[in-house]
Amino acid sequence: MATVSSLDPGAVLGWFDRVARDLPWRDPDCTGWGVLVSEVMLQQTPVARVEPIWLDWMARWPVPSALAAAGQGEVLRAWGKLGYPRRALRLHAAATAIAAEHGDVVPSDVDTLLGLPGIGAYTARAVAAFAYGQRVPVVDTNVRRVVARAVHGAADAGPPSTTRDLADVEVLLPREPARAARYSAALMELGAVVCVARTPRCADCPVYADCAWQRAGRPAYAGPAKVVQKFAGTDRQVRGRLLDVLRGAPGPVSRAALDAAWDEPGQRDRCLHSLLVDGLVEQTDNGMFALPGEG
DNA sequence: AAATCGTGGGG
DNA sequence: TCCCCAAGATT
Repeated sequence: MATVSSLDPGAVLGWFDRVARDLPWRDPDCTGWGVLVSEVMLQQTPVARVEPIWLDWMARWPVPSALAAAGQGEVLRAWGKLGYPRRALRLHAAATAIAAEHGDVVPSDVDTLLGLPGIGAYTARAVAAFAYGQRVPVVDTNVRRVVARAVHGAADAGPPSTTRDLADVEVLLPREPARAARYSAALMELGAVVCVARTPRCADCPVYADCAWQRAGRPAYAGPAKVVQKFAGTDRQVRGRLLDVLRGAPGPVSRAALDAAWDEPGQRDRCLHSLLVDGLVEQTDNGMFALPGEG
């Protein structure tokens, strides 16, 4: 009758019931807004760094309209050093749209969510599933890796393809929506704490016996080489330095203060310009520089 | 569609 | 030390 895949829901969910981390956004009483904020913060940022900031945000801005009423600079300061600060501005813009166009309630429909700034294929489905219990595939880097190993017998996932990735997981989902949503959370947890990228803890895996990668003798990764993201010396580092100066100051700072953040003038100027273009920095009337809205 | 965009912890 | 990597989105 029921097809038993190498990622059997019974085994995965049973494991999840026992060991799931007690994260605040997993509280059954957590609102759709709380889930959305957590998902955006968790884009490329580890749980341990997100948790304290998320708690702060929920206490300060418990509904979308509350965040929408805050200034951009205030929001960027509260974002702190989570990284990729454009996410903070997009979340602020999403909150504004939700307050104005959706009655201050986070939409539950995937396509509507996809129309909000900063919400893509993963985040839209994560909100639909985790906040509203919908039966939609939720595919992040963890799920891609777990499926690559357990189902396809590969050491790691190849290049992402939204269409293929969603289809891969769709066929695994239990029929009942709430169970499907919890299954997605469990797959993510499995990838996050057991089936990790570098050194998987296979001895702790609930589907070890069924894992296609194990059965194939743990072949090495055969896909195309992954792009290594440099950081030291890149514009990303310089932009971070510049923004850090502005976050560390109570108000507008002089050009000289920003110049001290990086010694190569050409790169420094290029990065400052890009920050202005991105709306992460503004120039005041008297030639100072400030976080947006704080000049 | 490949490149870009922060930051910090751990192997 | 250095390098990998972490609940992606956007252009």
